[in-house]
Amino acid sequence: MAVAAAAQSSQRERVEGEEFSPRQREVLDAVLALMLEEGDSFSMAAVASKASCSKETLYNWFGDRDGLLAATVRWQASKVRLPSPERTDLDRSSLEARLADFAESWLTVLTGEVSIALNSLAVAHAKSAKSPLGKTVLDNGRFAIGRRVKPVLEMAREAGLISFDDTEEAFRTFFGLVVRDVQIRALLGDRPLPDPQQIRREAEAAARQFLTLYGVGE
Amino acid sequence: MAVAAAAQSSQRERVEGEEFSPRQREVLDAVLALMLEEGDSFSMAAVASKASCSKETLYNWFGDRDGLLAATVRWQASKVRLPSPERTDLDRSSLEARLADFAESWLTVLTGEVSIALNSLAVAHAKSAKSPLGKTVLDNGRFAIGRRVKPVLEMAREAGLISFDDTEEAFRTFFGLVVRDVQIRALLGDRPLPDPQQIRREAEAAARQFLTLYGVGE
DNA sequence: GAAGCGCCGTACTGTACGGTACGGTACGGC
DNA sequence: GCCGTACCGTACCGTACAGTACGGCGCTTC
Repeated sequence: MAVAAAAQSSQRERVEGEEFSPRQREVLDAVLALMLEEGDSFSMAAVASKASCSKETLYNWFGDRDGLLAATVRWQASKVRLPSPERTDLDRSSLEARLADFAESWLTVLTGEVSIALNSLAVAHAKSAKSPLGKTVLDNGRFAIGRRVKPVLEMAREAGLISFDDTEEAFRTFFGLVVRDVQIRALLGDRPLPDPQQIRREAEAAARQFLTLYGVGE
Repeated sequence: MAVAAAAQSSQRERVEGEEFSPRQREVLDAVLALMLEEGDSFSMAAVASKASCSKETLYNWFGDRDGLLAATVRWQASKVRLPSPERTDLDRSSLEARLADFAESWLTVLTGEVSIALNSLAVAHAKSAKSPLGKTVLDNGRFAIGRRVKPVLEMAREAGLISFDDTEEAFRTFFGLVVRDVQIRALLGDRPLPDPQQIRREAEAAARQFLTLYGVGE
């Protein structure tokens, strides 16, 4: 509602279809930076100071603190672009490579500081439920990757490479094989995080295991 | 330190080896109840009121709010007793049953409101790091179940039922097959949670899949 | 039965922070 | 040149809450 009002009032500087004006994005990036430093405990005053804007502007644009947080989550989500799976011919090894790439990029996102900070924040606010932060994070995380992977799984099934009844269930198993205990450990502060080589190895292992479970014939 | 002081001062009413006196446990249970209702946002005054004790006592016993939270986590951890795996002869089907039981009890714990509340709290406090809440939760969650399952895996390997090089890696895969997206969705507020039948089905599937990946011969 | 102690209840303090108000400036439209 | 608008900076308000202080009370000990 406050954001909607802003959508009218500063439309001159907004490209059609973009949710936030350039200045607003600067502010949201400042919020992101503060979140990385302090988690959930930064104040509105700190945001205003870091972004060189007034608190009044923050409240005009985003309504209240929850609105600012929600906008920040959406802004970050809009920045993450998962590779879109182009439709190609699949054989067993290209399928495995494709799945490993998904797994690798997903693990890389998961273990990024921004993702960890955002997920922590959303978890912390899931209880108060006043704002659907958790839902937004889920939509742009777990469910977004699902929307990418499932078509590949179904293509592979049509190509006779793998077999399953329920795409959702197959994807959830893939998810489990990929993520394992990485995300919960990261969220609970366990360090160090896996490095890129480790991630690559785990991603390839996950793809291989998934094909062992669901692959058809040899 | 404050807790250590309490350990002297009220040792008369404490059974040897117990960390908390009965009265302290009542207080900690009150904290747990408040956490289920309000997440992290309850006040010390609310705790004192709910537990019918004075704030001064809370501070004497637990030092500060973080100390109270840490004590609560430890208290809850001490209540959870995972079934200890007695050493028995294993064949393929009894191994699968054993793994399914582990998976079932673990999923049941994970999806419990207490576990969700505690994990949320620990995630929220992982950043501030002033108290090792995340570490405690990890030790009594992810790592505790690992300590239970790994001996079973190694027994099964000795019995020639399964094969793997690295027990830790094998367990992490088992963990992934069991938990999949359940925990992260629960923490982010996704509802409904899986019901017991659903959990049982998923647990059995996870055990079966694990044996497909690691089982030897037929 | 007096002294000491642990605890309850409550009043109090300091402060941090969410949210508001307002004066001042830059700028675009007329 | 004047007006309206959007924004900055800052001062301000109310409140909630962590942490402290203190009086009173029951219980244990000698």
